[in-house]
Amino acid sequence: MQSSQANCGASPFKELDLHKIKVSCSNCSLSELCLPRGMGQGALEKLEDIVKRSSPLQKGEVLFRAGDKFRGIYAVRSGLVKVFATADDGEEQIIGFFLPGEMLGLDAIDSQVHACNAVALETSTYCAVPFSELSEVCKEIPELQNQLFKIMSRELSVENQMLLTLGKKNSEEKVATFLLTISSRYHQLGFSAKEFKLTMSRQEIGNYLGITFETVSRVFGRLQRNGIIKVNRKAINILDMVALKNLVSGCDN
Amino acid sequence: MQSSQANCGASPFKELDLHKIKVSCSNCSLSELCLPRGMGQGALEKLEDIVKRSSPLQKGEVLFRAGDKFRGIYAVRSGLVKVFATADDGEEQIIGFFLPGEMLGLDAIDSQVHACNAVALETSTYCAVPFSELSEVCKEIPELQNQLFKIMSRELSVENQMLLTLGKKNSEEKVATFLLTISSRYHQLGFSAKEFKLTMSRQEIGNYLGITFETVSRVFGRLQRNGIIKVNRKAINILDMVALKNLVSGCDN
DNA sequence: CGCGTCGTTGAAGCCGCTCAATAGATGTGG
DNA sequence: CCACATCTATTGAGCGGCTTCAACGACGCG
Repeated sequence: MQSSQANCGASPFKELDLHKIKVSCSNCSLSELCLPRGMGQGALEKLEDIVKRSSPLQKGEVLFRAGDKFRGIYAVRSGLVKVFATADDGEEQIIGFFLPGEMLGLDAIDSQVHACNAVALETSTYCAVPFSELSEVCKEIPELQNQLFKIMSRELSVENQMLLTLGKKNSEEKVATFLLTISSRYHQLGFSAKEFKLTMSRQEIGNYLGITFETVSRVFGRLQRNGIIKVNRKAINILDMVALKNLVSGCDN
Repeated sequence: MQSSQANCGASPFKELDLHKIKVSCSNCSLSELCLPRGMGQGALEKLEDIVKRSSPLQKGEVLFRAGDKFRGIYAVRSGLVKVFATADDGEEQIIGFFLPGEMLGLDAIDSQVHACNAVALETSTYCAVPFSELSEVCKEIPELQNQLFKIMSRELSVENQMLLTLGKKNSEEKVATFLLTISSRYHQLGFSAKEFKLTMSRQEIGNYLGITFETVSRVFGRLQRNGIIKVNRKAINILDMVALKNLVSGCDN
């Protein structure tokens, strides 16, 4: 666990952080994936007024903790963030890994308290959007309101898929599904769909998929022996995309 | 499977249904759980103008199917609705059971196509809210917009909990968690938290929890032998609520 | 270089699955 | 009202996939 060094002093909601330089959603390469999608220039400027950009987070630093008061939602700008719940016994269950352009913290809008923790898995930056202000701007800008509905809706779809994966698939199908999902999301960001680096550890992959890290390791080994992927520590190379997709029987997309 | 008889002719989005009698959210006993929560009288009337009430659905009849174009979201008024995804092999994965006051279909807002099926498990009624119109009304009524954000957020929280349950718990903990969740939701509706009827079959409970129906049956038997619950077919009686809660180690609420 | 972390691999055990038989509940038609 | 068919639930026996426990190897960092 990296919780010892992890301090939440970086939260741009609390101390007014230094980055008062105007956030520019307009120039952001992620604008078509993120909150600004589908908004006109005038609307964008109102959004930019309330969005706060974070200073870089180091590996292990937290965006928010379970129990923290909900202040707003977050968009990953760069890096990788994991979100996890902590059970009574202290064990964690990873809810998701968040790549650039993806939003987190949405589940706390209702309760106004974060039930999960968010931690950077590598050096990362993010934008923070105070929810009370966002809610106000949504009243003025219908496109923004609709985009937020869509983002939450998509997150629900993703979790539905994950319920299917956890409930119906065996370890091999789980790992294959995981690789395909990561591949597709990297691809959407303009990276290679076949070669990428898994920042998260085997432990974290297994935790996310509801299996042990030994099993993850064994499945990786088997897939490699079958010529479907090539694994070198964190580096993954998908050699036979078709075969990988065929492994995933229970996926309906 | 009940798919043979199940026909979707009842959809109040398609044929203008007979129920042109004004929907009265104001008088609805569920208004404090449902969409109207926190809205003033004037706002309520605008909402009532667009909500359509369904005629009763019989057991096995569908609200919507995977592949259907998304028209709007649904609120259960009475009865019980199950939502499930269908995998390639035809096997279903139940995503959730929806009680009165709970909303479904939210995951299709983004894609505009339903990825899941919704079927009544007993005689049920519901309200349908065309989304394009709802979205318009949200612009005028900020409380409604916020309530919709909250409802989607709560759904995300529920699914996060479910990910934890599926990923970390053994069969006994899963069943105990399931009973406690159902109990709590019935209680919130004004029913007994200790005695209730499980409308869904063992098969469906198992499917939802990622275990077989035989295992569900065995766990029920074990809990009964331990004096924690009393089971008589579909009727459940929680004899020792504290013991039941103690079984659920990994739940953080 | 030595230490700690992470990943791989092996061996044994267990939880939940599969297969199967039975009983109870429900529905139907004569 | 009963005989029969069907579906659901319960219970048992054996098996298998994943976990657990353990040892070892590979990096990376001081």
